Amino acid sequence: MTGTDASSTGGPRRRSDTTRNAILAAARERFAADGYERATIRAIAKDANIDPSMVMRYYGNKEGLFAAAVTVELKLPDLASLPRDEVGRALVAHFLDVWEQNDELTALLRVGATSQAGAERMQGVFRDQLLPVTRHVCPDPEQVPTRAALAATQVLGLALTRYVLQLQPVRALGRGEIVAWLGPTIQRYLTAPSP
Amino acid sequence: MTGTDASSTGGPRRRSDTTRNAILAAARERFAADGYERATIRAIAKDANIDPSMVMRYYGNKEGLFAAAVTVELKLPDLASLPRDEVGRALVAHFLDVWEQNDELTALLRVGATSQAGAERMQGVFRDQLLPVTRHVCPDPEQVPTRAALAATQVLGLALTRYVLQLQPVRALGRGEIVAWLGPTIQRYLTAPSP
DNA sequence: AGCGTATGCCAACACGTGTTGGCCAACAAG
DNA sequence: CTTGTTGGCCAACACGTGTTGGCATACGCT
Repeated sequence: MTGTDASSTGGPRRRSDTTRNAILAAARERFAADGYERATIRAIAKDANIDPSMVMRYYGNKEGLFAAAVTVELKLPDLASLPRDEVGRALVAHFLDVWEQNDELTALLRVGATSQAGAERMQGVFRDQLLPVTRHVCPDPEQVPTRAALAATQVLGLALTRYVLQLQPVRALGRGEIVAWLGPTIQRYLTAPSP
Repeated sequence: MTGTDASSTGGPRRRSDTTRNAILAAARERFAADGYERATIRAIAKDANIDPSMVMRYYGNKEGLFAAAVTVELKLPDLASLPRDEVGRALVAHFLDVWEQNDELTALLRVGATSQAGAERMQGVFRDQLLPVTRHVCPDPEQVPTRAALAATQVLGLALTRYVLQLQPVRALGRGEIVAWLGPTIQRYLTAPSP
């Protein structure tokens, strides 16, 4: 035992926490920039200025490192408390903010396109974070999965073309333009009557 | 010289053409299913029932194999000859057809999400095949790249979630539903006045 | 038939990967 | 100070990869 009963909240503050965080930060960057295979443990360790074996000791194996480094928290707003006809724009704006702030979503998107495990992680984010929020805004409860999925196609398509494929015209779009163009689309997918 | 002046049209018909095609077919499947890194030359050769060294002899290296195997031809219809308010649905339907018929688009999408070279190939498809077709249907010529790019976000987002991430609700959608939902979106991106 | 070339396989190389175990120094506790 | 523990590095292993050269064989042509 360490003596200090630190198992209550934040865990024990170890002397190596700075190293651990350096590893996680480097891992996030590399996974986002290179995808799972090309983000080698050696490269991540070099970025973090430590030995590759430390990564293994702290996170078990590469999969464990990815799991520890990439934890997607969309923190979606409560759509029920918004004006009914604003949810589309609000969702697009929120996604843009989250995506620009950290690399984890891009990392997950890249890895999801590569490996089956990554795809399942992505499915989990959709199921646990996007689905519940849309539940209170769709007309027919039975259509919730379909409508949320449609919204996902548009939002993920934006992220793919803008941050991964880097299509030049998509990169050139400003935040306001994106919200103005995609907002009504999401709004329609979520709230409009079935076509 | 081979004697037969076959440099005119289709090239010489070699005895090994069946092998070459077997390699290409296997490569397309593997690239589409596994992405660039995980699609190993050994696995492709095994699928084609030949030795890995044959792949090298016929296509130089792995990059050459990918270039030979994945040549995206969207064969987009002439939008100018369609009723003005049908282009959205027509485009979505056409994309669905092409995507279901061969693996090359999925392969390119997977690889585009992994490597820089793949992303550039994808940019080329957008520039050389989607842009020209949309040119004759947008109101303002200056907005053509933007509007085509917006359409690309939606179409590629559909492909990503349906064929790569395999989100269950997207998989469950029928062809008609997809056309009915996404058609108006594409229509608006291409033809509606700027928001 | 005889010859040249294309076709195919085998074995091996060089390299980078994830991963492991042992060793040394710095720290904390007695 | 002494001792146990933690943090860190080094060297190495086992493995799979792309890639290469050499050798046998089957085909097409004269």
